[in-house]
Amino acid sequence: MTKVDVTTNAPLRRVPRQERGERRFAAILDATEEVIAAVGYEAATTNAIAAQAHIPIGSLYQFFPNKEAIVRALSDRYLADLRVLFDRVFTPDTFALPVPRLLDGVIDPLAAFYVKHAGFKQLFTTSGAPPRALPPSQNIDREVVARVERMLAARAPELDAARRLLYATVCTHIVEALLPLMGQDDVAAPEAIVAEIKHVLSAYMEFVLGPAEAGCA
Amino acid sequence: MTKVDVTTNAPLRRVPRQERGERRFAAILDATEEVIAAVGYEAATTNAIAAQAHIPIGSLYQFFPNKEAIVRALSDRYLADLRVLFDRVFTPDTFALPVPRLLDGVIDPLAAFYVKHAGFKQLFTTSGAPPRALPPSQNIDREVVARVERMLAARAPELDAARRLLYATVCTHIVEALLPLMGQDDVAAPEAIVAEIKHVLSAYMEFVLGPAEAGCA
Amino acid sequence: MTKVDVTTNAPLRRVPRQERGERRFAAILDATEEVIAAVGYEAATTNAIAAQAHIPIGSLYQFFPNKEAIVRALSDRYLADLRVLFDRVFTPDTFALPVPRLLDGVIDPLAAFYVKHAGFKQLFTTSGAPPRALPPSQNIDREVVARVERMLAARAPELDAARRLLYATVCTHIVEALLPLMGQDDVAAPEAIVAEIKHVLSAYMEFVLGPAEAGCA
Amino acid sequence: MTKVDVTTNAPLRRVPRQERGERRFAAILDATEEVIAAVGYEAATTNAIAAQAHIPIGSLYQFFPNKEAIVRALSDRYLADLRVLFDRVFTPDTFALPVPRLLDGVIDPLAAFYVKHAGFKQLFTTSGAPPRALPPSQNIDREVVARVERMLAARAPELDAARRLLYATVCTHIVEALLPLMGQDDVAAPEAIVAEIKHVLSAYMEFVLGPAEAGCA
DNA sequence: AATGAATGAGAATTCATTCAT
DNA sequence: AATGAATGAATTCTCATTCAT
Repeated sequence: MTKVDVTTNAPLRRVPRQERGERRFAAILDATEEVIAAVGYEAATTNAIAAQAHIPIGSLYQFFPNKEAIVRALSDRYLADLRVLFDRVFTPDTFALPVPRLLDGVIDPLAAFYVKHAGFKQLFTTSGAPPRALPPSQNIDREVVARVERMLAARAPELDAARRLLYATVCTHIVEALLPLMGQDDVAAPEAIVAEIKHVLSAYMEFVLGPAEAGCA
Repeated sequence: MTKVDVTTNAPLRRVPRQERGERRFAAILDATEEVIAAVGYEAATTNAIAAQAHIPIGSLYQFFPNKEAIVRALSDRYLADLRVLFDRVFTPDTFALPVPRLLDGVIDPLAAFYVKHAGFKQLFTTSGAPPRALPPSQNIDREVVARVERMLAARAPELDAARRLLYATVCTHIVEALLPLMGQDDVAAPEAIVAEIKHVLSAYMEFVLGPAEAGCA
Repeated sequence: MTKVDVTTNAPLRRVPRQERGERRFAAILDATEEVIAAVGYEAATTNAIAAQAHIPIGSLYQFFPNKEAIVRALSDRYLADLRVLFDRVFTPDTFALPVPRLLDGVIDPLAAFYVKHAGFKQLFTTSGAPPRALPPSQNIDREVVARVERMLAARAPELDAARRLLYATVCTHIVEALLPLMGQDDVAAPEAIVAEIKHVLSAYMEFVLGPAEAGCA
Repeated sequence: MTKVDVTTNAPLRRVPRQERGERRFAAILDATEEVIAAVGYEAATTNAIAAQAHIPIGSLYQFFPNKEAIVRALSDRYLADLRVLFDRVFTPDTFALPVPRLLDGVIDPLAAFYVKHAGFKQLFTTSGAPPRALPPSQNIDREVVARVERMLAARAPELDAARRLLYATVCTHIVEALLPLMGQDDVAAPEAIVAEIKHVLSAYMEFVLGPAEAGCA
């Protein structure tokens, strides 16, 4: 809550080259994930993160200029992981699959990723999140949206860019909104949630691509 | 010899009866709405709320025992407004309408409400919100889900309770997730967003209720 | 905690003449007694006192300029009550009684008074009480000391004033210190405490007055 | 994957190991002693304590989680000091001494301790203290009572536990109540007070132990 | 005179960030 | 480079007292 220092705005202070630096860097992000998952972004203190990472607070600030940068870095790591995931899932081959198969290929690993990474849900959200506090999530959304756009471009070349963006954004937000239901077992079992996400997207894709192309027949 | 009261845990400290009190009470909620919309729940300070409402901080605490109570009261006001809205929209008559007409009747006023109330999006969200911080929003979701459940019960009596809950929850979360897109004009015009919400729900309803009942033909 | 107003330092703002005023005045002191007994002097808020007295806070401040004055008035009332008690107990006749009888006559009604008035113990104490906060108790002590001095003067005229003051003060503080034990039932039953107070004073009086005069034989 | 720690309720936040920390820790307790002696427990603000200790408020809270803990620590320090004092004074040898000698050995160092430690009187008191506010003092009383009990057990083995507790408590409260008189020089010189404490206890012991055992002859 | 809503200084406590060692 | 004690602005909430009605 102290005044923000304007001189240090680089996202990262030091790019870790040594092996120990690498390990510490990752440890900080792991710790951030856990702390954020446990108490939320605002309540996550840098001291708690450092403690969780078993490193001194001073060292933490040798890697990151401030709290926001830490979260941004975590966000970036999620992004990188997601890219790998998508690179495996969104190939020219999969683009040609019938929609239900495509959805299986995308949603299942995404749900697994979501479940595995406790802090992900806190960051993979645009909805009602504090607008000033953490802008980083945007990136993740954007990346996902971009991938979906590319998929749509492959399957429906006649779609203009504006509609592609709209459809892709809608799909992404739907997934974002429904994945958290997996945690609330008063609604349904996780598998049922995953199935329902596919149902929604499948139905929506049928509308977007037309019945034939959607391959439901 | 009456017992000395030490425990004052009521949600409200003073129920405003005079006209001025009434106005102040509303002013506090209006201010809360604006501040929360601007900086989010956690970063919204009680002093900022008081300043925004043009009242001294002490007066604020004459109405509310603590910050959480303020937000809960705002949440309750949203809830009351929403109930009025739903009572007008969800009648036995509208239940019988074809799905697209029903969606027009529900989504349009909801979108208008959403646009009008800046703080609504911060509270109408379960997604990735901080787990410890603010429970109050839950109510709003619950209320909406309950209404949708009732609608489903009317249209598809053969549906068991579990599926009804699941479907209603999914619909609610979809709307929650897509309404915020109205604010991001880099994606699409607000009307296009509203239209798309209806498309998604329409398609999903067709899946849920079956093509005939969905009335798309 | 607001700045102290220097213009209003009269102990009482209005001497109540009307009947209702009398009643309210007493009600405030009764309420003060209860609140102080329940939460202590510092934690006793003027609003709590007014509420307990069933009068508006504004009216309370029509009688008393500030919180301290209220407590002082309560202290004065105790003092007046004690004077009545002592006037009945300390007569030329009782002065002549053997010490044990004299002690019965004094300590028993004092203990009864102590038990009856919940707030008394908070005020009848010099020991470790907050020195700045409430000076009022002094008066009570002083009064008691003065009575005991007079008694000593009657029984041991040869005692010089300084020793009289010392002995009387010691006796008073002993009683002050032991009366609170009546409330702690982990030590002994109230009657046992009262008996022990008499034992201590009796033994001390024998030392002070000499065995013969103390009348233990 | 270690659990995130949220509960930190230890009495101390950081046990000072470095010499400087040690000094600061002591400085805080010294400051607390002075502030409490000046204004009492309730009116003693943490900021005043920090100022008195010439340290920033944040540093104070690095050692102690809250105000109560500070006072408890001070109380503990008194307790530790008192234990040393008693260990020196209450030995099998002293237990065998005639009462007046025993009292010299106990009361003199206790009075010196009392005079030296300004805040002691605020904490070494059960009397009429605020019931909710500060429990910590209890310990000190208890410790003293326990020591006196042990002494009584040694001198009068035939005494049952209940009476031992009663007598010891009475003695302790008498000393507690009379030591503060040393500060009020309108009553008597400090030495005279100390002498009078011994007189009272001596007389009481004669009653408790019987004339022979009390060793007054 | 009576009322009770209004006021704001002040209290306890936190935590992002720095910097002396 | 590494450490972790140090810092103090900022936050939430209280309550004695006033004063407009």
